[in-house]
Amino acid sequence: MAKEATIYDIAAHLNISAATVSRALNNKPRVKQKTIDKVKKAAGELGYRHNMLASNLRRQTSKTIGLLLHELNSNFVTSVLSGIEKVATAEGYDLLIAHSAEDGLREIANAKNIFSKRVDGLIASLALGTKNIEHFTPFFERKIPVVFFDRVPDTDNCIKVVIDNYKAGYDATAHLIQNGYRHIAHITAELSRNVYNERYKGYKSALQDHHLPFDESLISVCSRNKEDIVKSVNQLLEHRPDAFFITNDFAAAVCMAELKKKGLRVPDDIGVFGFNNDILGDLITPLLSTVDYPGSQTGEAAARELFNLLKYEDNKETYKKIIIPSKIIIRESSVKHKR
Amino acid sequence: MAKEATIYDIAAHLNISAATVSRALNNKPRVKQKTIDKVKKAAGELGYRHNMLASNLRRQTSKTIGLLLHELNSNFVTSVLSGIEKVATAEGYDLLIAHSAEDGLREIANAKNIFSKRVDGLIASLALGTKNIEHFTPFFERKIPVVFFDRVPDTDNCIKVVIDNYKAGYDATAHLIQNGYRHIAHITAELSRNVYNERYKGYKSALQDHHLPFDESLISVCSRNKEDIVKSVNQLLEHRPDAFFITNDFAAAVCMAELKKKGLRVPDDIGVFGFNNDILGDLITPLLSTVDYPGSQTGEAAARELFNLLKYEDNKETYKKIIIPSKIIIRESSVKHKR
DNA sequence: TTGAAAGCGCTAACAC
DNA sequence: GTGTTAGCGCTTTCAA
Repeated sequence: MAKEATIYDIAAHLNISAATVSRALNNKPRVKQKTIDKVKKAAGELGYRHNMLASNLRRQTSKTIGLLLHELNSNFVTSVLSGIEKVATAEGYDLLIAHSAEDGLREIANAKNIFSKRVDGLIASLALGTKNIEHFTPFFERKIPVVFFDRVPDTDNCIKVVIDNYKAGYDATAHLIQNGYRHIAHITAELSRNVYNERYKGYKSALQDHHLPFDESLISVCSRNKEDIVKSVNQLLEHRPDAFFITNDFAAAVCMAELKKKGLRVPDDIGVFGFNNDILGDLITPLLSTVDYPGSQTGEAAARELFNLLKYEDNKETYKKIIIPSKIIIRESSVKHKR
Repeated sequence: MAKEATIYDIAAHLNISAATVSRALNNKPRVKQKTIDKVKKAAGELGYRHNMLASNLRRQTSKTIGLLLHELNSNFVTSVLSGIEKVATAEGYDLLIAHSAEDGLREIANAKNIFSKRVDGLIASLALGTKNIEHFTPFFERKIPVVFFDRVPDTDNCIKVVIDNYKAGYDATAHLIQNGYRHIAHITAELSRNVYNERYKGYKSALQDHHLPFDESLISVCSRNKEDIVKSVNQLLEHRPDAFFITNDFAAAVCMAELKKKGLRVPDDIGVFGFNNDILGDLITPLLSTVDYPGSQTGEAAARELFNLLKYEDNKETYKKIIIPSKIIIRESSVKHKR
């Protein structure tokens, strides 16, 4: 097998035109069933395989949507992915997945790359390292629909799918307060990113509404690195918090392990509340209270919105914010034992 | 901005030929620096963006390598991914990521898709549901290099990057035996998949070498689904094992949670040994003993091998198996307390 | 229902 | 150092 077979080879083989072969292969109307049959048979025999590059170039569309993800190794993101896949597959679209590993420069490179591969649409969640969204302008200019989810830009002129992070932050904090915790530390990530910023605001509002002082020294902005988290926990511990509200479950688990190591008992000495509802939280001791963030539903909503835009080009300028319902999940780490 | 600018627009704008524009844009030799400068300037002004579809079609190469992954949501796979990315980026290649979600049919569809996107090479790990590797023949026939890692085919005529799963299974089991466990249950996945099959063989050999009987009723083949794992654990428990050797850390963590629920203490009543060295194992109580499986190193080795093949076409027929060193990590779940 | 012909945007061989 | 020309493999008018 020296060279890849093309539709011309099939055409020559059958003494018909390449145009007909193309039509037959693509199940276009107005081709005799008999022709379709013999073309497909010949294609099989000659080992013909569709060349998407050529096809996409010609059609000026790729039947592909790009996925720009801030990270892959997370329950949340993979469940978003599965939601998107479900919808995209049903629509006959492929996915081009790029992952930024939270790196702003990688995100820019990936955006450029996805663009030059001529995707029909884009679904994106911003990396922590991302400073602005200039790298999306090519998409906007070319009117390629973009739907953001989770980590979305602050501007209003885009389409986003999110949860109510403010409310989630508020509810988690209020729950801790109602369970007798008064001095609540908050570990989070870059406050410039919407999700963390809003959870932080929710946290502050809850304190205020319950007439508790806000203490700057109980706030720590921290990476996902284990050593960093441990360091953060220890620094905060110097200020004698009686609870931790942490914006991701992994960090919450690390925190709990560290507290345990120090002989502090969760939840009786100190409460812990996570975020995301990762599987992890259901495996550690005590079980972690957290915020449910329905990934698959988020993914489906984002994809559906994108296909809407693809189908009805006229509503391309209707920016909107879709809110996916979420709620807090109370397990063990935030409820003191009765006595 | 109605239409995308092409190199012809730049050429017309500057009164030069498209060929020169192409050369300038691609930093080819023998182009005057001045020309390069003005071309790049004009490209910027006209909002020109490279069209990979056309470029790849013409060059008959995509500077892209395909990645066929059995799953994404795993520490191991994402660290493999980061190893591959590191090497690929250094070589100036893009990645086309497809994920099968352990589904054989999805893997076949993804393979077809990746192929028709004309990747230059492929790195793959087989899904649990995969029955044969016929879907890779297009690659083999077209002499597109394929490197398998982790979940590799049983045949010898391919290139694979793995750890010594037999030894790992043996060592884990031997360790449990040396720590006083005699009745060791084994929870694993499809034994048709090399990784599980070899770990299973290692487990059996270790029992045999230590003159312990092999008991079929202590073996359970189980999915990654939490409910299934719990069911497996409970079924095995009826046969009174005093330890569990489980081929993934998540299942091991679920098992430990279930044992705890039943009032069984790990490691004193019952030992647990995992596999993969996921972060998880370091967060649960007691800390999980496991097998270190260096993902990033695996990914780097696979990618390097692939680029070797790409560069030296003549050694394309040298099938080989690259073994990445791995070792068991003893933590708490497999060592009884002294008394 | 089919064929002829043009062209998507780019690169490479060849010429100068 | 640059231009001319052809063509990668496919789809899609237009014409028959």
